[in-house]
Amino acid sequence: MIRTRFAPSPTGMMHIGNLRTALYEYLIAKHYGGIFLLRIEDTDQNRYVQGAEDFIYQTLKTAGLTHDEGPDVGGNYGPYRQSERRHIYSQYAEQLVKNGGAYYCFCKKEDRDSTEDDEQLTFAKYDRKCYRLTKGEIESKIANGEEHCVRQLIPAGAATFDDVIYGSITVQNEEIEDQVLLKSDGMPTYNFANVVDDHLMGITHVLRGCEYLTSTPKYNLLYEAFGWQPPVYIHLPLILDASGRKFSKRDGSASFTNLLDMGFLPETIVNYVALLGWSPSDNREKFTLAELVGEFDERRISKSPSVFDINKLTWLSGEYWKAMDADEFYPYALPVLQDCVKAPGIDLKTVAEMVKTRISFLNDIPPLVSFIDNLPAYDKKMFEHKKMKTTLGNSLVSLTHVLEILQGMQDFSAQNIYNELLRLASTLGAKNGVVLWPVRTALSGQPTSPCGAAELCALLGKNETLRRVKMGINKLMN
RNA sequence: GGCUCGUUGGUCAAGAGGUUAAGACACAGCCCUUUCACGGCUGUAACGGGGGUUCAAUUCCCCCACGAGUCACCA
Repeated sequence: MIRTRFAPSPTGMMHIGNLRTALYEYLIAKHYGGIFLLRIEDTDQNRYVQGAEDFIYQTLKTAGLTHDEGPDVGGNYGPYRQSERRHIYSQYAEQLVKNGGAYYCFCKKEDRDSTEDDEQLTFAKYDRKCYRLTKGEIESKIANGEEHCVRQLIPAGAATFDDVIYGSITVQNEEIEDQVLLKSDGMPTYNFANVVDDHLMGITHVLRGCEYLTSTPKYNLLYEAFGWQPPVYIHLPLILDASGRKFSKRDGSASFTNLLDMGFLPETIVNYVALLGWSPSDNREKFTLAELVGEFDERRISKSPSVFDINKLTWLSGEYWKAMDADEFYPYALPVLQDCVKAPGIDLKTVAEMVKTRISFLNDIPPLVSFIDNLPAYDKKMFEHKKMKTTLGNSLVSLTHVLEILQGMQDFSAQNIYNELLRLASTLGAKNGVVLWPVRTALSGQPTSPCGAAELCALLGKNETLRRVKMGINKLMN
């Protein structure tokens, strides 16, 4: 049984890289009928952000990535919050100290910090002096209440691990510092907690960003020290911003919530993010989450980093709206329309249908329909259109006839109006555009509108239509 | 700087030792059309460089360049 885990630290925003990691973890688990669990890595008390945990639940829920186990839903491998597992880590750390795989270190954090600033170029290797302390020295220091942490003793040699995406990676152990397992505050480091928890929680596949690639050999050393079986590693290529840099966690612009606020549907974002660093075996680009579960193949994850392209997300967003039928789309559009179309008697469902193929996000709607409530002030030059063969003169002629025809019409449906307008054009011996363009212009006051002349008439209703046509005529006569 | 990883059009990407090197976004043009969209069609545009191996390399190997990641009592 495959078990994957999403293990965020509750520090605030969920950026797009985190979301993708969670998504792939979910997809792999579900593709193979396994378990996807959530573990909260709250071992850094300094970075803890109030409410961040709820935010994580909310995000996973919105994205549709339902976890089978976690702090909120329970499970057989709990607790799922690392701060509640302290006793477990110290127990394992002690075990390691006893069998010689780790030792107490009394060095102050500050000792190290002071040498760090200037020498960015030289690797300040930890000198292991605490390892050489005698048993008596250690005991008296502890008895004195001296602050200490627990470090892993990195053996000589080399550490190798296999990654599904990147293949076999080897690092010489001398590159690796004796890593801290337990901090002096008693909390485990990520490096340690991660390994212990993944083992104890039966995690079979570990997915994470490839910023962890070079530290993974350390984790394998830990698995070795405990005699545990390491998981399958799948490191994910980075996601870069438009300027080719790694998204920083503080960069809110590519956070999930930010994109939601911009008006993207969660499923659109999930769909797009799935395609950043992974591709299906065919050319398909539009996937529901369930389809992704079916299609996902971890071997098709790519090695090279990818740039987050808001452009393509925007396109995909439009595809989602277009793929909806009128009834599906209406509930999304309705709140926006109610907010920006107040004129009485307007059929909002018709308006929704009109804008559906013209938007990338819901926020695109208001400017498209603002003319319904208020005819914008427009220049009469707008009646002139080369391709439509309209001039100020023939526009006036057209509108004058149109006014008369519309006044006499009982059936004010778009279809009927359209037929009548075309008949007028033919009577005048003019191109259709010579009649239709002036009408559309007079009714919308804009060079473009989300529908044609006849639809506009029907939408606005007879009174408003006649009023606007008259205004157009007046404008053309002055 | 050491170590690790990466490099196919502007972007996402498929691909394979022999291909006219897919497809998508963006861009441009055309068609459709009652404007704009939608839709359809066409076009511009890529294997970082140098050595090998091979009958043949963009694909395998090495070197270089470039980019990125990492080198915390952060995750």
